[in-house]
Amino acid sequence: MAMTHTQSRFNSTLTSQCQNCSLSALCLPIALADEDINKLDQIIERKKPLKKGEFLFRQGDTFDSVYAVRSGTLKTFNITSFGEEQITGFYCPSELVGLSGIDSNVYPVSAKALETTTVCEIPFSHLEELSTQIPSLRHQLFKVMSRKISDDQQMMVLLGKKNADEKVASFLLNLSNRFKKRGYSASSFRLSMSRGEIGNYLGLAVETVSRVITRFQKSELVHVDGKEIEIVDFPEMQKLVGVASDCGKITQI
Amino acid sequence: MAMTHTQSRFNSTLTSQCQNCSLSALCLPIALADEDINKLDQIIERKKPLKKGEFLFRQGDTFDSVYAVRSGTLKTFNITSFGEEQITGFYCPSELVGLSGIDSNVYPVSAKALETTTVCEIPFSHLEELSTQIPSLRHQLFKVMSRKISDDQQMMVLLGKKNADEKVASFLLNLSNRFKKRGYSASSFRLSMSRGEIGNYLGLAVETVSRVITRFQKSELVHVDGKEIEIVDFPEMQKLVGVASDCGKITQI
DNA sequence: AGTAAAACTTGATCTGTATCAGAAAGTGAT
DNA sequence: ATCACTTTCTGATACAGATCAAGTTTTACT
Repeated sequence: MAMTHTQSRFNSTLTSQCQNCSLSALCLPIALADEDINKLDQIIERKKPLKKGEFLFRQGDTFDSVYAVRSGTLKTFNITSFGEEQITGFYCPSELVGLSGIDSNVYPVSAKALETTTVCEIPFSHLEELSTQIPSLRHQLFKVMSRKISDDQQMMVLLGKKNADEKVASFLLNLSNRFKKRGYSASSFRLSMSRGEIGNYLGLAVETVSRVITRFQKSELVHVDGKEIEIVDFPEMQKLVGVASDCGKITQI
Repeated sequence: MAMTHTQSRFNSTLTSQCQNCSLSALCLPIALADEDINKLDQIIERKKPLKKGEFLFRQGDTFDSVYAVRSGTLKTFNITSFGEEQITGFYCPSELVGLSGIDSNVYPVSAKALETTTVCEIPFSHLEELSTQIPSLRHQLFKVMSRKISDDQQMMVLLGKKNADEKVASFLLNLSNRFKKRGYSASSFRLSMSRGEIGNYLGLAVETVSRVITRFQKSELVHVDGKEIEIVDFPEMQKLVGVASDCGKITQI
């Protein structure tokens, strides 16, 4: 039956291992010895896929795990004092979500799937315990958190100092870099988030995002077809952003 | 001789210990057993004071230590692609500077003293090593980094969604909270940064900061005298910011 | 496939904040 | 104390991007 078939596909996902995971070179297992990867593997739970719009966790939920995205995309967001949503990040495969919950034992943001998304759940207490036994894992964790801090600071620069063109160009190049790092095309990809979500994230109105993208299209910087985007003129885009010093280092705008 | 005298004062500072430090309840030693505090104490170097304008480290320097501020204030900033400074944070006593350097082994920002400032240097490799032996220290470190991540995300909300009044009010209440936590007055304090630096940090022009503060003064929200500031009408200020949901949790805007 | 809702685009107008300009008040060095 | 320099304040003007208003396309559900 179809049901059973689907179920079995899920199971195969659920039983997959860090060793076989194509993301292991980017995710936590970096530089772990085989036996260490095994230990890590044992504490990780593969969860069944989230459908578009489903929550991974909600602002205020008790924190107990961080999650590595396996496929799909997530956004994290805050609900501000007057009920508006403020997106604080988008998460691609191999990226870790939920680190901001460690401090207060409560997630300070909500995480929601932008498309069908699978994640590996990593119970934090186990991860912490394991990091005692595996120094390189501990170091890796510190690095991931440190990276997040410097990325967020780059984002603060973007929000505080850049104009609409620069914001959108930075955003697109940043996505491009992240795709490239995962072995996908750096020039052609699909935006899993809406124009509205891009605007929300960048501190711009939807209309502005739309206009900027149209303008980029007209000046042959990019080709756009709905959510499909192709970056045509990298040099010019990089010039807009302020080139090397910025976009190279940012993993996540 | 004056020289000798000064020198000896420095020495007394340099030999002070975590146990006697009034900041230990806020800094890393939180919840450490006495013997553990001793271990931590041994890896920490008290440095001689930085004068106003001196650098603690520069963007691009090799990372090897994080620093706890003992007295005074620091700012961290980036130099953007076209040479302008973008301030990414202000650091008060007990706060940890330099965590963003762990990832790349290079500080991605510069840190400069806003006034005479003393810091404790904590060589990171030692700290990491020590965190293996002391689980509560390791946990504390994760918490500090996690807190920084969620604080930075609040800052992103501020930069992306708030208007000038809300930004300045958030900034002042945030400082107020940080002073309060350290046992100083929550209502009266001295701004160690210039209007220009506040504006830079908040994504506003100097003139706007000045105007907003003047307006706050006229509507009796605050009393200002140069760098001295007194928050008079907390409820109204909190209303501006969006009250509870925001300012309570933010340690560092 | 058909329809309702959501997302996107484009144009016209409005507005908050930047920018420009100059005066006033502080600050530091000689 | 004086001078040069920096910071702060205040006013006038300009403009990037928000908001408002439609129209069009895409998406999702039955």
